[in-house]
Formats: sequence, C-alpha cells, structure tokens
Amino acid sequence: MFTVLKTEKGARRGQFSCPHGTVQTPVFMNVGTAGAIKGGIAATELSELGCQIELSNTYHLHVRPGDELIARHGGLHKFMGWNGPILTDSGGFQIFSLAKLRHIKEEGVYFNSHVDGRRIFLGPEESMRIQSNLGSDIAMAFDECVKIPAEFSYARDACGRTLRWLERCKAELERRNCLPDAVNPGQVLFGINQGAVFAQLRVEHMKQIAELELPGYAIGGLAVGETHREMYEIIEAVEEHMPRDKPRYLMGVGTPTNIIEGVARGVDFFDCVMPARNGRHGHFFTWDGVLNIFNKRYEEDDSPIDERCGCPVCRSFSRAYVRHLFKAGELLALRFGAMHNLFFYNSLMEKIRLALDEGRFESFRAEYSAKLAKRA
RNA sequence: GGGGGAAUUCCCGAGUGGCCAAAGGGGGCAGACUGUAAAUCUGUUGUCAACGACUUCGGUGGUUCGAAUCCACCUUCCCCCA
Repeated sequence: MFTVLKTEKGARRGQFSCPHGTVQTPVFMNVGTAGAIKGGIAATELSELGCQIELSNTYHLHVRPGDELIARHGGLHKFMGWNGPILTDSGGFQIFSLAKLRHIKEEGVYFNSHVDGRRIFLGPEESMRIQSNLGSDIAMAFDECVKIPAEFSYARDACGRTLRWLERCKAELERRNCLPDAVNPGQVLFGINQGAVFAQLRVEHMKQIAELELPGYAIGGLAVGETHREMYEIIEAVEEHMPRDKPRYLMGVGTPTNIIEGVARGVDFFDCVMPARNGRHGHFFTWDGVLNIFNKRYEEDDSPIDERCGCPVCRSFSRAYVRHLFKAGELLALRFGAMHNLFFYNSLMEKIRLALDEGRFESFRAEYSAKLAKRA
C-alpha cells in the first residue's frame, strides 16, 4: 500500500496505492469540501492543475446533499466526476470549526446544522457509515480536534475520547467493507493523533493509536492557534513514534513554508484550504513569495502573476488584468486565484519530490523555506 | 408665467442650533485567512509642523457665545399647474 522509495535525513519520498490509483508522496491534497473546489473549479479540471488526490468532507456532504443520495449515484467519485484517489475528512474538524453549534458526548457529537439548524448526530459509526457511502479511498477517523490554547486536562480527556472513538471507527469500517453493497470495499482508515501542544500527551496518544496497526496516521489539531515553532516541535516529538512504513498526514497544513518544514520532519500527506481560499481573496503564492493582487502597485503590471509558473492563468494573463478582475468582482477572479494557487501548491510538491529523488531536498529547503513566506 | 422641493466630505445618502470632520452604504487604500459556516472578515479613508490646529456641508451676507442646521438674497437642478 505505502512504500518509502527514498529518504533524505527525516524527509521521505514515497508512493501510496489505493483503489483509485497511486499517489506520489509527499503530496498535497486539493480540498473540495462539499464535492467541489471552491472558486469554480470542476473535478475534471484538477488533473491540469497537477492534483493527484482530492479531499472532501463527511459532515458537509452528509448535511447536503446527503451521503445516501451520493451512494445511490454510485459514490462520490462518480458523483463529482473525479476518478482519482479521494480522502474524506471525518467531521472531526467541525467539532473545532463549528464549536458553537455542537455538544460532545461519549457516544459522539450532536451538531446543529450550520445550514438549517436541524439536529445532526455524528459519532464514530455514523462518520464511518457516511464515508463508506461516499466511497472514498481513505476514510479519516472521527476525532476531536481541540482548539489551542487548551487546558491539559481537557486535551487529555479528548485524547482518551479520540482513542475510544478510533477503536469504534476501525470496527465499523471493517464491518462496512464486508457488506456486499459497499461502494468502495477497498477503503482504508487513517488514525489521528491529538493532544494540543502537550508533547508528552501527543506521544502517549500516538503510541496508543499505533497499536491499532492502521494503514496510515495523521497528526491533527495543529495550525489551530499555536505558533509555528510549537507546531514543528509537536511534529518532531510525534514523528518518532509513527510507524515508518505507514504514510503520515499532517492535517490542514499549511503555508508553503509549513509544508517544506513538514516534509523535512517526515510528513507525507498535506491538505489545506489556504491556496484556494487565499486565491479567492486575491492573495497569490509565487516562487518569489506571496503577493496581494489588490495592491495598487500591480495596476499597470503586464507581467504574469509568476514568470516561472506554467498554470493556465500565468500562461495567458497579466497581473493588471487579474487585478482588474478582482477589483471588478468578476467570478473569473475567484477561479483564477484558486487555479493559480492550487497549481502552485501541486508544483511545489512536485519540486519537493524531484529534489528528494535527486537527493537535494535540503538545498531546496534552504533556498525556498523562508523565501516563500515573504512578500514578493 | 404660477406653486412646491432639493443642493452635505470621491459617489450615493443621514444629519435641521452645540455631543459634527459630520451616521450608513459604495468606491479607494491596506491587512487577515492553515483537516472551508469564508466570492469572507478587519482596519483606514478632509489637510497638517497631527493626543492639537486648520479648512469643509452650492454662493454671498446676516442672526447667535456657537450654524451643515435659523434668516435674506443669488446660482443650479427636480417635480406639479399653466
């Protein structure tokens, strides 16, 4: 399933196989929460942007249009028109992001739908059932994403809950995969590490979930309020205890710099809404750093967003034109923003992989890690 | 020709004696965004030697301790009746 092809210090170059294809890692998963990449990009266009694997969300698709409807249509792949690998997030992040709309119990979480307020119960079994109906290739465990800063006692209790939920997730998915009408019987489960910024707690929890011998492990609950330094320290502490032969996924991270630093610390999978969202907001990632296309300095700029970029936007349009689209509120602006940034993230991963293949990741990191966070 | 109404800071538009450099939008300028309640949110937007001062509410002249707000005249625009 997962093979490490090469390593350079802590960084790994690998590949992961699943029912809908093989993914070259390190990889960035393109986020299409509700079965669509926000910014008006169809799944059928993702390949042109260099996307290998798409990510969608259990909670959102359950709320609308309903996972059973999607199952009736043959599963999420068919429904959204993407035949490559899909990872579905479990709804655990919504415990964090929709904190005002939920109550946590041992059995699971009661949400008030953010759409119409109706009561929605999501526990480990429900999350697995929904993800099974969606037929994704990778199902994420239903975890509790805890906000930071967090009380130690709360983080400890949440870890216990997440562990117990994980055991239930595992049992439920194994059961689901054996059902004759399973949408994707080859679906696998990734466990998720929690523990806020408490290294000891993180390590303990990691050791516990590693015992379940799952096909992959994620570090969750980061980039939710801590500093970059704290985030890197947690990754370093946890990574030692993650199985070497299983993929490691750093959930919801991050900036290009975060990703390079994550790879350096042994992470294989990433995902983040940042490229699409910031792109929609006129914030572009380039090889010289970040730029806000709204800035007046680009008003007359006839160069592309990034001279070195081969994306559909940079190939044909100037900064002045893209700026105009944003200022005019044209729909095309949102699309261009998301397209360029996703292409950029996917090429960043490709460059990282190539550097690892050629044994020069450390020099790549030295050249770009800090630079990509600066203003272009 | 007669009657009525209106002119406010880049624009629209509140304000009808002091708490008004003047609400609220828009536009402009800038910032934020990390498993997406986000085509969103925040700040700022008269000038300056700037915790104070100066100039501004169509124009001119008055009333008043004090006027965008009251009075007179003028200019422009809109509506109605002829």
